[in-house]
Amino acid sequence: MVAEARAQAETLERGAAEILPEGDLVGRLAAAIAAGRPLRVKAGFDPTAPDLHLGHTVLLQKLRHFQELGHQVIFLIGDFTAAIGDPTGKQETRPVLSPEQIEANAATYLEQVYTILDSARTEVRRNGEWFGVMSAADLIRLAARGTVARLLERDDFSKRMAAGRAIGVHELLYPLIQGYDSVRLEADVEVGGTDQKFNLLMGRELQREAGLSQQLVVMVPILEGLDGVQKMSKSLGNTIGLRESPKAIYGKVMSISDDLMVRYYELVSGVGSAAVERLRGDLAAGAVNPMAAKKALARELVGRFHSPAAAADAEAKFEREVQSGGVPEDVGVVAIHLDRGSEWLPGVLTKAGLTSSTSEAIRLIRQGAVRVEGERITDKEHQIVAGAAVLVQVGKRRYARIDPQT
RNA sequence: GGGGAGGUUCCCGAGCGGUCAAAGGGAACAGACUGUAAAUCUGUCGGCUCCGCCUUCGGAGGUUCGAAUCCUCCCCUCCCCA
Repeated sequence: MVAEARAQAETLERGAAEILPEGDLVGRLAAAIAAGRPLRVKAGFDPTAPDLHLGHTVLLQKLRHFQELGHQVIFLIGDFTAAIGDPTGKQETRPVLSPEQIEANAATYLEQVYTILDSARTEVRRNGEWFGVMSAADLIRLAARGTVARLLERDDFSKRMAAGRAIGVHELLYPLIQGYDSVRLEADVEVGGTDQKFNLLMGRELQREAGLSQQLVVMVPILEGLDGVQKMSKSLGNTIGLRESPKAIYGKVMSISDDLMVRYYELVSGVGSAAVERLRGDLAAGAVNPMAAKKALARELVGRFHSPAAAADAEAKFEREVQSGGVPEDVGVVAIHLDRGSEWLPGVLTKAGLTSSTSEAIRLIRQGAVRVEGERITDKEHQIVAGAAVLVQVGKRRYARIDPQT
């Protein structure tokens, strides 16, 4: 039984940044196995944006591991907390969402979550169940569990204090709210990002005060976004969304830096840690072409969220359209109306939606970014005459078949 | 309630009566290069049939030959004291 617990622990520790309290994992697993009672593993998600992205999958994979070992996952939708906004890592107070937005976001979450989690072993809960009906008196009682000094210890709060930025009272409450979720759910384990450490530990404190057994805290690393610096987050616009098209996902993966690619291999690919180390070495030694490695990663991810066939297709498109500079097969035809028999190119580009203004069009023409029927045009006075449709390209990626009519 | 700081072009952030469409950085876009939509380098980055003109600097007025820069009122944000 202990051997079984050790084996499980090994799987769970893989890819986890930190597990607290240290050394408790095996004991908890052994106890669960002995009692024939799976662990209740909680993870909370704030439905503040409608789409899950690659960053979320780091956490979801870890939950999946628990499920594969027979444990019960509690997927907590923070419908109540979304109205507050988790201050974690934020420089500024978050805008408050309307109930309608929150509901819509929550609905799309579940669809996406089951591409990774096993629905049979997932219990979905909402913290609005208890917070929605909590009285002001109860809330104040909960608030009394924390002290300001303690709450202000948090990194992001202290930084904001130092920078003279605002901290809303509601934000101060956030860790207590999240911790209380663990009390209500009687969680044995809570999984969260390393940036959640304070909140996760608060859950333990509140559980202890409530006379419950304290949850084990499992922290997973935070995935960097496409910029390679800041964490992947919808509000920063540096995400790869699970519901994006194969072409988009493939292209975004190919656009990340070589360094970031290795990080993604570590955190979101199914490749084992030994293989990642080997890749790192090979890249450093020049034994592997980074592009080839990146393609493999792109293929893997598109394959996971769509299908292997879609991945192959996306790769073929990428090779033709990007690497060979070929014309995409799905170029849309745009019919535009010419005021006279002919019109200058900047006007046409803007009418066709290829540029947002004639000024922009002129700039791009000057920079040699515009091609008509494959021929580079550098004269802004170039005229497009009514008649047969022409293929127009702006930059590397913008294409349209323009059909000029009078 | 009292005192103070501030709202600038996508973001951060200079400017503090003319030489400002407004420094610098980031993002983005483009070109070159390349092993890729990596990295690097260079350029562009309000609008306009665009070598000139027009509209921008929280909002509304005002003072000036002339304001993002000065004055008045209003809206919003932040800090400190109470």
